[in-house]
Amino acid sequence: MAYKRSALMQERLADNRERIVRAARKLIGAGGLREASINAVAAQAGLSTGALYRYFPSKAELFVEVLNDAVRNEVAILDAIVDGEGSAAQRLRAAVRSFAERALEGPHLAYAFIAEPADAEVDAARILCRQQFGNVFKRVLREGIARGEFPAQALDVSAACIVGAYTEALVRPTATQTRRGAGDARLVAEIVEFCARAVGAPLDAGGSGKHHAKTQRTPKRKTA
Amino acid sequence: MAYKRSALMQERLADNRERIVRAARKLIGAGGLREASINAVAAQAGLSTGALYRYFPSKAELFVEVLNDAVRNEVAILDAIVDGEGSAAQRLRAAVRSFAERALEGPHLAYAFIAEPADAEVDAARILCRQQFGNVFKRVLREGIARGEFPAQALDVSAACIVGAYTEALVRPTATQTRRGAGDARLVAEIVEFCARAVGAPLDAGGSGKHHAKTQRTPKRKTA
Amino acid sequence: MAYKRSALMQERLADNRERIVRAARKLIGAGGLREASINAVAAQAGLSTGALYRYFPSKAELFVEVLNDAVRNEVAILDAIVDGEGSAAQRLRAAVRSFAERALEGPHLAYAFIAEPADAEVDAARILCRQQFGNVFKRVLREGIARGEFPAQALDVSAACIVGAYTEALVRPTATQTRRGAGDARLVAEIVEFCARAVGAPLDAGGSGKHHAKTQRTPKRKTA
Amino acid sequence: MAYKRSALMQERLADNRERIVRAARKLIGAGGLREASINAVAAQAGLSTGALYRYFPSKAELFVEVLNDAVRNEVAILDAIVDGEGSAAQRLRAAVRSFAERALEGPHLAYAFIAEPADAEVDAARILCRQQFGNVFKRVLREGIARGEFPAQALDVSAACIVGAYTEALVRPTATQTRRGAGDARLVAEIVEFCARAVGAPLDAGGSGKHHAKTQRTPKRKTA
DNA sequence: CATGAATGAGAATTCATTCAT
DNA sequence: TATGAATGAATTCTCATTCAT
Repeated sequence: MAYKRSALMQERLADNRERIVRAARKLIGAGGLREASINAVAAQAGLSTGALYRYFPSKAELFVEVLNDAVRNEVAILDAIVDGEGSAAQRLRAAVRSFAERALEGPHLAYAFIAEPADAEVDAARILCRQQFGNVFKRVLREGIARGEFPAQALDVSAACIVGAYTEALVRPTATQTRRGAGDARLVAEIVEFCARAVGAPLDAGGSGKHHAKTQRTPKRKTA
Repeated sequence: MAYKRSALMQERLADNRERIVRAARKLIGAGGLREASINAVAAQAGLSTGALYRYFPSKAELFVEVLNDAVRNEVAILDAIVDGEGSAAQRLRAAVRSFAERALEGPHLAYAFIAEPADAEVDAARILCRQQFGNVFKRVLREGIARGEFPAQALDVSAACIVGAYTEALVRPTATQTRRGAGDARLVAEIVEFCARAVGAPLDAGGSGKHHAKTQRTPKRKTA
Repeated sequence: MAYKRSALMQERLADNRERIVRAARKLIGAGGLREASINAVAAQAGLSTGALYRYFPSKAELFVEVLNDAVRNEVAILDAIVDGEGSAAQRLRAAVRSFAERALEGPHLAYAFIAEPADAEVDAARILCRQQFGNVFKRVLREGIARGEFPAQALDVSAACIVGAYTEALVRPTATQTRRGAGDARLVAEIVEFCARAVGAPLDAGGSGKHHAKTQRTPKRKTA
Repeated sequence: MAYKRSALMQERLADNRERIVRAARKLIGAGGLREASINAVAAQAGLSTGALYRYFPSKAELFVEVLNDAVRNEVAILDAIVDGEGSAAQRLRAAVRSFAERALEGPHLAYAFIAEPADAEVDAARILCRQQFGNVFKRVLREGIARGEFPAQALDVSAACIVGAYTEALVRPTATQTRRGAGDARLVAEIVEFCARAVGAPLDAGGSGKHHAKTQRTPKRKTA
């Protein structure tokens, strides 16, 4: 209290936490959880290993935060889409499209969080995160069924299948090739239609949710 | 020192290789990749660690073989179904059902091969294996589209989506609960229908491919 | 930059030093040396870690001071007893009793200073401190021998043995149980008699030094 | 089974365990528990750190073994003395003498095991060990009291005090000086008499248990 | 050829001490 | 001068791989 903590320092501190998370995200994105040792993360963040432990009590908790962070972001975007206007089918399509497009931008990260467990603790968090994704889809499915847009179906199974479907479709090419390109648009469109058909949505009359997609699509992550 | 390599010895060698793979599969099935250390695998196989390295140059290569083995097995079963009789839709349903049912029986093995951390080499193999699964579905999709049973769609995307869909739907509950039970039948049925709808298959008139499922379903793995 | 070093500041400095020592003592008493990290001590003292290093050049030196402090306190009490009135035997008994009683009240502190791991520097201080205790007993022994109350014996050996005897007798139960209780009075009495016999004191006729014990016993430490 | 394990190899294995224990004992003896890091012990034993874990599951368990080893040795010797012939007083004197003499030979080791805890697990073992020493003295005390040689007294307290007394008397000089010398005989004799008086033993008529001491005294540790 | 003991490079985590602000 | 964030060496333990026997 005697000495004022300079604004610069305050910033540095908040910064460091963010830097660590970002460093972890970057490393995980680049090489999977395997490459993200505490030492590597600290180095990438420009800190010592000890410093890292000032911000996170354990590697597992850091990873859980990275995961939750990424998911919170995604879920917020999906929520906005799903709670928006239009038919359930339109919103479902827009949600799938939106998620798929962003996943294509951060390939390895998506992969790591979907298919590359580490610790029991992190694993548990991952399960929860996927359920969060699932919940978004459950909402729009429930509504669509109530409105008569979709046939009756098990919400949880369909929701999980949707998450799995685009996950797999995106992860596979992603894992091999690194360059993003022309095929992406088609890929996304096909995934969207797959999911739409899967839930029994009527054929898309006029552009697969472009209306919503236009406003919501692909916000950049605040931090790279 | 000059051992004749008798037929018996040749057999012994082939035997050992098989024992190692089996041992690895058993350990992975029981406790995931984490439980399958080289020492544990060797012990389970009744061999020394050194001997194991006579058959496999590295842990990664052993795991790749275990993976390929399991997949070859699955793919053979799926092939038989897909190349069998009935409409494309029936065969697609039967294939999904068959795979899902078997995955539910050996949860940890499925989980390990889908979602557990491993080194890059094993990961790469994983991708290839999933492509193999995808290829099976591509065949039946192509046929169905040609026959006019399914609408036009990107084969590779749909195939990947199918693999991803049931993978996710199966892995998630598997990761949490260990006991198989009453819900399984419903789960499988829902996954099957999700996939059927997704590819635009006509509604199942009369029992979701029971015909084929009856003859093909759930062959036990030859070895435990 | 040019601060007058006011009397108030001087006091503040002395104060801080004392606060640090007290904080360390409290933490050690509560949880042993292991709980008394530099950060914890600083926090407990309401100072920054950096500030702590203004008063003590190292952890070891701080602990040595804590140790010396505690011992100085004890030795003062023992001195008063030993230099008091009554036969040498009475005073010896009273001293042993007094020490034992206080040790039972602050078990962890006693234990820490007797038996916890520390670096070489602290260890060395420990030895010196025990010698200080020993010196008190040497004085009363010397006097008792001169008066013919005790038989001839090696002063230093007997003194050390006394310190060791009650140390051991006290530390052992302390390490296992935490609650102080009914057995304590008996324990103390037995230790007193053991030491009395050991130095060849005549049988206690009438109450094992209660006279002195009454006036001297168990002054509270000034600070908690 | 196919390949016979050479006698030489067998020996090496048994040897290694012993070498590790010896290495730990040596390091502890030389510099206390502080100096006995896993790496240091392994190096001293001429092994890698990994090898050490083939023989001991943890550092704590290694230390407990070193401790138990040393104590088992001591207790066996004390048992033989205490269960030998002669008056209880003679045997008590002989036991104290025997222990004290051996402790003077391995100063730091004794110190480490008496006054230098490390781990909760090791600590617990130490308490038990001291109780084992105590038990030996309890036996001879009980017998002496029954025979009317010693006055009534609390066995456990007296036993603990004896252990503490010679411990302290031996440890202190030991911690400071390293050279053993002329004073040792006197030191031991004084400790013996202190303990004898302490339990109320009659004056030693003729040489402080030389009879027994002559036959039992100071067997060398089998391994250095 | 088989054995399995030994290797040794990491991995996560802790904490006394320092030093920019 | 006080602060407390940052340092980084040290610790215990793991396990894929090797190699003397």
